[in-house]
Amino acid sequence: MLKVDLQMIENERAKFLRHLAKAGRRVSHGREIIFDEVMRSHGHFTAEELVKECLQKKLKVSRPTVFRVLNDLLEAGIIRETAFGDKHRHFEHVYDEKPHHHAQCIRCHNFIEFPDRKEDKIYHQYLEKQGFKILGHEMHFYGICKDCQLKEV
Amino acid sequence: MLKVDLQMIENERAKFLRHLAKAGRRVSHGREIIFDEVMRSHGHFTAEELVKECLQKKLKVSRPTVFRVLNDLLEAGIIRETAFGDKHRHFEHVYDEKPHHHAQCIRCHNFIEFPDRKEDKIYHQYLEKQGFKILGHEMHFYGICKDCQLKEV
DNA sequence: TTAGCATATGAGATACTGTATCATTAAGAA
DNA sequence: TTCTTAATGATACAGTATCTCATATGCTAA
Ligand SMILES: [Zn+2]
Ligand SMILES: [Zn+2]
Ligand SMILES: [Zn+2]
Ligand SMILES: [Zn+2]
Repeated sequence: MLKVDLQMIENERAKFLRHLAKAGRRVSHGREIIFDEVMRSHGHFTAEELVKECLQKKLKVSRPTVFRVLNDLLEAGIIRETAFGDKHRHFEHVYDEKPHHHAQCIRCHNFIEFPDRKEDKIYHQYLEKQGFKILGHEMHFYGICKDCQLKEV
Repeated sequence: MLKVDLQMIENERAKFLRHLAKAGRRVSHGREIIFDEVMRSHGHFTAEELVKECLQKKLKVSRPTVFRVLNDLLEAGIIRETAFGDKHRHFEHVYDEKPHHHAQCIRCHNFIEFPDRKEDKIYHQYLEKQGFKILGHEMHFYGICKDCQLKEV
């Protein structure tokens, strides 16, 4: 989960600028605005949420630019895309995070994170025995969070 | 994984007919065609694949009907929906299957299945301690399958 | 400062998956 | 065969993401 940490934000900004410089891209208005907005967001977010936030705040960025900068941030290793069973693109911050999985509440759609355990290795062995080269894995629990259970009738 | 098994298909067809009768629905042309097409498909499939298959074979069914019958088959317990990190609806057959997870090849998009192990329980304990009520979970590995590794340059 | 070029951007079109509407067709009972 | 009702397809639509391309902007070199 994201703690506000100005030093970290500056580190990430430096990383972003280095990436842009190396790729011969410019530090444009859109990239600065959206970088700031992403850094302000906590935990997980979707592309749509970010677009809506920018429109509400009347930031001078368009929908395609949001998606373009999200791709820049992915390339720069500042955010990571996480797959879920819906039609939205989900992202989360990379910094200061240990490998973890997600549990999502089907009512409020919030996430709980839990650390990756080496017990998953038993599956690795099984797959590797079949010649499958593992590049990654995600575990996704779904259910009802504590708060939403309390709200139940 | 699906073995062609005529007896099983007849069992599933009977189950489908029972379900339709109980719900007061008709055994229509579209339902028969799409049931057959689903039974012909092996393993996992998406709604889009099924639609394309029907169009290619010039079967007399429309896109909305494919989706409607998929919902019928879900209700009847003949197929089950599985969530993946893309924007497609994924389905698989229910019969003769034990709880399992999926590994998907990023090249050919085929699936390998592996059985669910009780080692996942360690995550259950963690989440339940936080008051999260678990309704289900999926584990999704991605990587490169044996065949695609052999095809590499 | 200015000119010139390459990149970034936004408006709008487009792709793609999935649903909703509704007039028409067809299943199944009598 | 007739009648009632469910099923269907054509079409429009919703929602997310991407593409196109003319224009705007940042950057570099005079
Ligand atoms: Zn909740
Ligand atoms: Zn996370
Ligand atoms: Zn493969
Ligand atoms: Zn499966």
